[in-house]
Amino acid sequence: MDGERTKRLILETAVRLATIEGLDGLSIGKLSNATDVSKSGVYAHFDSKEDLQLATVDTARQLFIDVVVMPALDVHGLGRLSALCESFLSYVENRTLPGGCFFAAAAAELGGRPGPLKERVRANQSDWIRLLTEASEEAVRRGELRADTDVAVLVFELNALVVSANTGFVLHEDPAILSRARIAVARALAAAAPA
Amino acid sequence: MDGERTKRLILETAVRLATIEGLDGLSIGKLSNATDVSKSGVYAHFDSKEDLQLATVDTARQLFIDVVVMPALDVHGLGRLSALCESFLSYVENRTLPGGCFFAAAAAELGGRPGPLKERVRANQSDWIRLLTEASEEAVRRGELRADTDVAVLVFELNALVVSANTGFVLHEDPAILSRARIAVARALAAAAPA
DNA sequence: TCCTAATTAGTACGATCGTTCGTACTAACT
DNA sequence: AGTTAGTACGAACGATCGTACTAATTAGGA
Repeated sequence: MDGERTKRLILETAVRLATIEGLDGLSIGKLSNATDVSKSGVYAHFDSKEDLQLATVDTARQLFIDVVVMPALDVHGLGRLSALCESFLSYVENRTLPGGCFFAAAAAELGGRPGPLKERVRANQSDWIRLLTEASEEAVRRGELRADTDVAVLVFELNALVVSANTGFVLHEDPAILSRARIAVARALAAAAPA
Repeated sequence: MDGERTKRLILETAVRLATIEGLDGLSIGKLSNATDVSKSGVYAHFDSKEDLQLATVDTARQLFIDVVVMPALDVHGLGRLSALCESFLSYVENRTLPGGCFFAAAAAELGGRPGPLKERVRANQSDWIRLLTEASEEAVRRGELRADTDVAVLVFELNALVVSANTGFVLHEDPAILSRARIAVARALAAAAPA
């Protein structure tokens, strides 16, 4: 009953902390300080640090779905595709998380480190790519994008643009980067528009 | 001087290690193990861990210049622009470093962490962006790209594509990602070609 | 060849890491 | 009222962290 609220507090703090310290740099002690829960009180909710990290990824996934994915689901096809990109860029611009997109940071951190943690992050990244892919395919079916569109390349392009906007914005704190990203996204979509 | 050779060994190992453990996850103990130099032997070459990290960034910079930048400098304008992208992608594809591009990892890791280390990484990233920008501007002057090309957006696009290819390739170990990146780079350049 | 300086090894420190334990306190159910 | 489950606590563990010393080794110039 009450434990569930504490656990949520811990995990939400963990998500925020992990975007600046990294999923590995996140330590039980720092989490204890940031939440005013004792070190053992933090640890009591998880079997191991890896368990905590996995739970943190799941929490970040839910946040991502809430603020990026859901708002774009009430439109379809090309509209959804561009809405997904835009809500991602807003999610970065609004500083929803202090270190920018959780999964962008996690993917870069865990890239070369095999294990269940990398697998979970990769699964989430694949879901995101699949979401973009399905929206693109529907846009093609609807005739909003050219029939000969190379969907895999288009999705790669769009994802690259928004993720790179995240990294650049966090590193340089320059909002001009988000403008460039928006222009580039619009151009990528326009380039695939039917004649 | 034998010390200089040991120092180089340490730093080259540090660059390799940092691409998988992160610049912060890199510890003196692990470096000692990986180099068969005693812990204090490692530490003797640096004033502090931060000093070691800064020197590691500088070493990675030199590597990047050697394998990515230099090979592209004997062509000019559009040729140089596309050569820079291609040598970056090769540098990723050849697994020059086990965790992919050093600076892509470092930028993601240090994004939200102010300090001299972040500043040094940002400076290197800015140099890379400037290199792409100058090549683009020359391509415009030469008439190889349209006169109304938005260079800042084009450079943002190209950088996003190659960096995202790095992250994706390291995360998924799927060479198809590099193919998509090459197609996307070619298209971005083609889109800016004169009528 | 001896001296001196540069280079590496050895050892130890306080702090923090992940983890385990025993123990209170609280709320619910019997 | 007594038992049980849930919840959080403080203390302590071995290991490793960055860092600071001193001692041994090595190398180069006289």
